[in-house]
Amino acid sequence: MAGEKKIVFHIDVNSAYLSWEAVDQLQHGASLDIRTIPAVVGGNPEKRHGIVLAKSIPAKKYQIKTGETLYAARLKCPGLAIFPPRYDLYIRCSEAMLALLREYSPSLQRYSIDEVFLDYTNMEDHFGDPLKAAHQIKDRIHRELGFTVNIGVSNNKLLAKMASDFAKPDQVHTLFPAEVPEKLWPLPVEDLFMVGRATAPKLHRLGIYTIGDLARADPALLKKRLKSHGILIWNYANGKEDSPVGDFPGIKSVGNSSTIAFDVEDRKTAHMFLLSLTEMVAMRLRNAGYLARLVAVSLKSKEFFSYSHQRKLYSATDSTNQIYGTAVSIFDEMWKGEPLRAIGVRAGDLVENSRQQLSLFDPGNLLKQQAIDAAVDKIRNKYGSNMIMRAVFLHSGIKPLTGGVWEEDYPMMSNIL
DNA sequence: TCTGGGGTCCTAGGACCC
DNA sequence: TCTGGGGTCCTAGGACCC
Repeated sequence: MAGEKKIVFHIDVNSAYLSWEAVDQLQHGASLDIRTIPAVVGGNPEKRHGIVLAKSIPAKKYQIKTGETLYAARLKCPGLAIFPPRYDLYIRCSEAMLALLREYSPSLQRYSIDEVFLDYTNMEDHFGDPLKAAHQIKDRIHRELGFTVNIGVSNNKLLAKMASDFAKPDQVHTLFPAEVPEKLWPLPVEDLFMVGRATAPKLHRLGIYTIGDLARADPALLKKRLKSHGILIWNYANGKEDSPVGDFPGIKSVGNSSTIAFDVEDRKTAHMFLLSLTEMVAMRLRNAGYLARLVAVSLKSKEFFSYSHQRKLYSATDSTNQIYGTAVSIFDEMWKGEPLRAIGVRAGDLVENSRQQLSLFDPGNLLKQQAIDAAVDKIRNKYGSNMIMRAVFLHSGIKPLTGGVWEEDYPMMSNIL
């Protein structure tokens, strides 16, 4: 199909977590719409999770930013309303939106819980020209689901995504290649996708302040200073991007990490958290049908110094015990004894379970481990995670599984992508 | 004063082999 | 005694996204 132009929509929920909280409150009889007052969704500071996850537009007027501490946010706006996150609600809202979008195209890509790419190419016969369809989608989401979205329309994913970030809320914007000089180039370079807080100052030192400056910069110079990332963002600044909608390559790793309400200062407690985290990692690995050939442990000290170590395995595994044993061994080698604020476990270098190679040395033990894990998974899936736990957690005050569906703070967040 | 969690990709250096 | 380059694998750390 040489020369054929794709049509891509990027649908982005406005202030997603906060909007979804507002809609749920209204549906349960609330008279106040928290989207109309300074309000945020944020974690619990007593558990050391106290950051802003989403903010209302009135909260934004107080310069409150996503990711900053609730403490700082309250200093800026003393009357700020704060709501805890409810990931189960967000999943339901996200699913409802996805179901509606599926009516408009078979080709969707869920980029995150609140962002979807939709390939509208060849759909004009069904729903009219792209702008008409985008408005219809936006209005239906508002009317039928109660929250608003921005929709960006263009010929590729990058431009559609940049377009959905224009004026908010509840708007459709186009950013076709011909509009790039007028609509994209005047923006500050840090507004460009993939230009973050490390890249922006490097570009500033080269005299590049707008996306237009970047588009006109010498790619050879960018490559020299920023390596392959320089070429990537130069292409983006020129509106060049050509990845297909959907078509994910599959998952590459499964991880679970947690900031702990207190500092961990002894090995035994650290090991319990490693086990708690590993239980969830391994179960998700098994549910997804993968085996891991790499285990990584990451630590964050009380002083916010982060470091990680990883180790290749001799054979791929999805066994809780095997991953846990490796994690403990890595931890004991790397931990310098300082108080720990956060601990993480990640399983990587994945292979599909069906292509598994049994270790030549101990196939019997592997099969036994798999039988145990499968039995535990079955009980947890059927009766709930608390029906079965390892004895070390009894009376420990530490949850037998951390993260995922069973953590009331972040249920299912990690399971959906 | 307080600072989350889930990911992916890239780079650089060292080990090891031919 | 003194002299290579590739190529691959592994590890640690950093940058970016939502």
